[in-house]
Amino acid sequence: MESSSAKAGGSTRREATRQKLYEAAVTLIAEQGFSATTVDEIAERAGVAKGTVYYNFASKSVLFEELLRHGVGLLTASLKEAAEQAAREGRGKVDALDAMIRAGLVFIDRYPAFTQLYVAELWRTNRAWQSTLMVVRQEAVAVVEGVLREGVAAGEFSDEIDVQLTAAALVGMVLVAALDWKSFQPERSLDDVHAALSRLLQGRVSGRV
Amino acid sequence: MESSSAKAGGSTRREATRQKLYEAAVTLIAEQGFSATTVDEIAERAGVAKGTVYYNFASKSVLFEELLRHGVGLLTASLKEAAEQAAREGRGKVDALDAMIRAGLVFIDRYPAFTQLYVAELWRTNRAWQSTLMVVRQEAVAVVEGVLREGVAAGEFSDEIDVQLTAAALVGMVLVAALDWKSFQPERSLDDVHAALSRLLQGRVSGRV
DNA sequence: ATTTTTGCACTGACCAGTCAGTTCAATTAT
DNA sequence: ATAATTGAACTGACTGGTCAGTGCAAAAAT
Repeated sequence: MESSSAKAGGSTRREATRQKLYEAAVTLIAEQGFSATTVDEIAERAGVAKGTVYYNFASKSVLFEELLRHGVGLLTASLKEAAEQAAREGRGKVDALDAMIRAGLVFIDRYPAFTQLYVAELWRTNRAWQSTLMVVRQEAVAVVEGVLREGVAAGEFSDEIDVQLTAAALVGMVLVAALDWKSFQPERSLDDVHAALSRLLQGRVSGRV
Repeated sequence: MESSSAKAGGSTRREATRQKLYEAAVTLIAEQGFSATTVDEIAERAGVAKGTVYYNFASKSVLFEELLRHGVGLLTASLKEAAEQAAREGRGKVDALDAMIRAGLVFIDRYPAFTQLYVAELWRTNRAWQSTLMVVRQEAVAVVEGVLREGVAAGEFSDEIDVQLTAAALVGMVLVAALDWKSFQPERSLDDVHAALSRLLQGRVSGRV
């Protein structure tokens, strides 16, 4: 517990309540979807009165939007960190991509529900939080695109590659493989999954043994 | 006596109505999600009365389930066809995978809404159609796994690869790249996207020019 | 003293599913 | 032909229930 009663922004108690609400909302919405999840359910799972939800968030969809921002913020930070550490250690861009794949897997391993929910909402249109989602997606994909571009500039990647499409494909590879891992063979280790994806990234699939 | 009129695969009128309902439902649910889409909306977009929906389908979720089965059936058939044609022409397994990637892209190009909806629902839990979804997913992924296994047996792929994880990753690669293509840069040609994915599949990303 | 949370009753909009009645298209009788 | 009949297909107003969001006085925490 943090005893320091810092006044910077909000009280600790309020922050704790919001956190509880995030955690309750994320699993429920991942399981059932946004519309099928009721505010009463969220409050109950968080162990909080319904009124408290509305004391802390303007509406159900605002709660959800802030949840999205919160989660993608964590992911982006983690990807950046992985890329920077690889750079700091003077390793190549392939290693940087590999480190980001691992960071992605670690994130999904820790927050599977959030990932699930994010994927389910990402390509929807006509939803209230559409624009939030776009912004936040771009932040994450941009990190991958950045590493690819640097790799091309450094001559480490072919300059024939399409940065945007390749970044999207890499993200998809990790996302879907990880969700399948969690959903259908959760007994596998993170290292197994990472090894399979590394091999694919480095073209060691079609390569003869 | 129940079958009075000519019955070559169901009455034409009824079949046409169901088709209209599928088409209306698929776009609405892709845009908004299952729970946020009302039966009234579906009926209105299909140009049909609400009662007709219930005359043709037992419930909203049955309509959705049959829609899922219908769509994944098309996809699976198309993937199989691509793999078989490559085999018939005596090409290798890498070519077969490449042909399946293209078949996947063609499918998504033709039915983007269905794909969107499928991805959004696939990893949910606790939903009525969960089991349908699992079965149907397995059918599609199994086609990819089959080709990978044959490739390993033929010595064309490394026997170190993890068939299940690699298949999931390949599917994810195509799925996410294609959805991004449709959502964020729809002006690109199918060939562009196919080329980018081919390159990734064949490990020509990190390879120097 | 002030902020935050609780508990709970209430409202108004919305929506899945129903059902009694109507239309359509084909078959049979005149 | 054409009128009558039949069953399948379709219609849309209605019902019963659900749920987001409100209001507020009292209690608890800081």
